[in-house]
Amino acid sequence: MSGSSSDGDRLAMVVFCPEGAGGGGTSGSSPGVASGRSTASSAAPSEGIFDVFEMNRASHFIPGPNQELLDAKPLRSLAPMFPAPMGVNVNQSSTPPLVCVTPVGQFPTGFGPGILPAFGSPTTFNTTANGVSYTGTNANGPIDATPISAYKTRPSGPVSLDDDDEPYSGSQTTSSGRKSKRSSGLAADGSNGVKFKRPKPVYKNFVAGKELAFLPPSSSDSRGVVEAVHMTFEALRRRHLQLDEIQETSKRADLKAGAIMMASNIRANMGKRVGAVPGVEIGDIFYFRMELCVIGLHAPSMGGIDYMSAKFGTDEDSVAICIVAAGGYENEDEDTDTLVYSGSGGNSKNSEERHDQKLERGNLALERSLHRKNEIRVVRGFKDPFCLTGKIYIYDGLYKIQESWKERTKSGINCFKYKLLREPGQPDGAAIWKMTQGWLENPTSRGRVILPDISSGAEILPVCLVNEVDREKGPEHFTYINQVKYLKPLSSMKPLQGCGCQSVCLPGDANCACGQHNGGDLPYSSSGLLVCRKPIIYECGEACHCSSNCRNRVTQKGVRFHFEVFRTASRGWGLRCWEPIRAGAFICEYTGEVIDELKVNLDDSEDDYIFQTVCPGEKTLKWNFGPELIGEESTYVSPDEFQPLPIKISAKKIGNVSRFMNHSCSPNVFWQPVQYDHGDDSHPHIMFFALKHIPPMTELTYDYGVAGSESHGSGSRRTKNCFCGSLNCRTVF
DNA sequence: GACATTTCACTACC
DNA sequence: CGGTAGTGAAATGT
Repeated sequence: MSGSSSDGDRLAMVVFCPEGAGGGGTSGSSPGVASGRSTASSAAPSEGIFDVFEMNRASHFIPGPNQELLDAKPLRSLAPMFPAPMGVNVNQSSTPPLVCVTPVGQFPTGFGPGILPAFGSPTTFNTTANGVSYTGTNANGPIDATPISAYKTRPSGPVSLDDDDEPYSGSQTTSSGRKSKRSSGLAADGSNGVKFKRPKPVYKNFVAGKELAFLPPSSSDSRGVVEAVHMTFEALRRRHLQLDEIQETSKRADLKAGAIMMASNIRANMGKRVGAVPGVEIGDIFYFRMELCVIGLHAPSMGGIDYMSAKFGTDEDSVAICIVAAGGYENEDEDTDTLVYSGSGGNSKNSEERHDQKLERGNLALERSLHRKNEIRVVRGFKDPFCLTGKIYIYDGLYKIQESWKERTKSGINCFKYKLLREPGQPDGAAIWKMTQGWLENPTSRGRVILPDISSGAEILPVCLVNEVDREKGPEHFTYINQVKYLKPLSSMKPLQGCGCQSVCLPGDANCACGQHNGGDLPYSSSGLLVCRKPIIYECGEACHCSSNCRNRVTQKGVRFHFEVFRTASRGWGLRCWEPIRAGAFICEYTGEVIDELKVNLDDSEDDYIFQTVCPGEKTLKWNFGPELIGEESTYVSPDEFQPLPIKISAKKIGNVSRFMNHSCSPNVFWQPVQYDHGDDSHPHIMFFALKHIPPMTELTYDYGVAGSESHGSGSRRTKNCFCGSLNCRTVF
């Protein structure tokens, strides 16, 4: 890392040479491989391949019969219709129309007709069609799952994503495994809908104006629903944090966001279930317990053990369904397939109140699960290396309890221990985390490296080149550059106005010109996460009096991640990262040379590396959904309103890691114009930010935009076929 | 390390 | 019995 180069000569240019030092015919040696921004026409030889766009992870969710669990409606449609039938519980009654395909070999998904969840051995209970039945509100699919306890009353807001869930007082009675006719019951019982009482914060149905169309187009897209709920939570959390930071108080923005989600019923997978949760994939990462809660992975907002009452034949038992291993005790290290989990309770601050753990509630449920041999979801918590105080949670898939025992802890109390064994055949989750953490500590331990740093020192952290797929030695020749190259020198461009803040800019400071320039709020939270998408973000620059520690200087400081340019299965080269990336985190800039928009030449049509501000898909446009929920004005820009910028950047000859980012219709990255060193708003920097939390080693993709968008007068790039494999793939881009 | 806080389960009650 | 209100438990995140 060369500190000097970043200060002085910011245009660190390095010639990238795939063959390394000795390489003769570098670029010539890999003819025909377009690399990087791979397209159907160039680098993707295989059509129709279900591309592993999240490599090494399970990007394979196929909606099963539980899909209506997530059958989501635009929120508005529900509110006024109270208590109109919600819906369409298509497979409510018996046979689900879809056969669930288990993507990973034998690995049981926990839902799907006929595929009974791999609970245990037939000796414990029989696994015939009605052998295992869980009674419940969410009765769907094979696991007729309902926690007995779920029949309680719960307060509810006006909106629900989950028509499956009965948000008002449970009008249905609970008996054995009945699939409640909730919709009809509700419709019949009109009074029911108005009887509910909301909890104290009265979040009214603020969802006026634009409907909450952050929902995926298809309600059967359970992954999409989970992501939408998750992203909404994050948007709310970021906004609340931003507001709290003005007061300089910490008010638990996570809890606030969670409360709003709860009150508004914007959640996925309500109702408990044994086994996998639709739309949640192994390896998914989270930063707050509330996130687990709103997506239906783990209900208790703090408690570590989630359990429910379930039917086993004629028996009924309270079994554990999900645990969060906070990473406090255990450390049965090295082995990522086993986990020793400590029972809950007993711990108290003052030693007087400390007591032995009792075999009740969660502990009892774990004990019962040992005998029932049911699958238990495991979420592992780790210390977040980026946020010293924070934690990162990784969903690690299904486990079963192998044994349990009692143990005396250091503090002298008796504590229950449960040893869990990971079910075989599942994709890696926490194992990837462990692996990449190892690489971060010792980068040389990363195998299969073709080149340790294709930036040759231009980036602070090396960017390695790997190929675990075929024999390609590397992308075509290009020159690595970590700054965009403008047509004119910066000095000749319109300057950016600066602020007069001493030391650092503070949120809520009405005198801060930069804050005002950004619409009143500083665009980043104190941890450097982007709060909201905007047409343009103005960072502090040279004209500002504030120091380089100012929180309004984020992207100008360059990338902070260990990137890896890797060979994809079908889309040429791609980009991924060793670290987990939080939603809103800055990733990298699109560097290259700015092309004169007036001088469109034919060569450009051959250029697969041109970036243009083409209108991206809904998922990107709706990143901010959340302000509406707290009564603020929507920041949504519809595709019709979208205004492209004239800037065009080509990374064909010169560029950085972003030239390797592939397109996806279901992206995890978005671009955002940012200004800091000049004031020409038609040619801003193009910065990439994380759309959602991105687990380590997940390919980074953004939405190249709608092809042939009329908004682009001249020089629209040609249309390409898309193989992103996402459920809402537009097929072209 | 204290503190405020959340959701859910459970019980008592009407 | 059905529904409501109140309480306790758990443990997070700042």
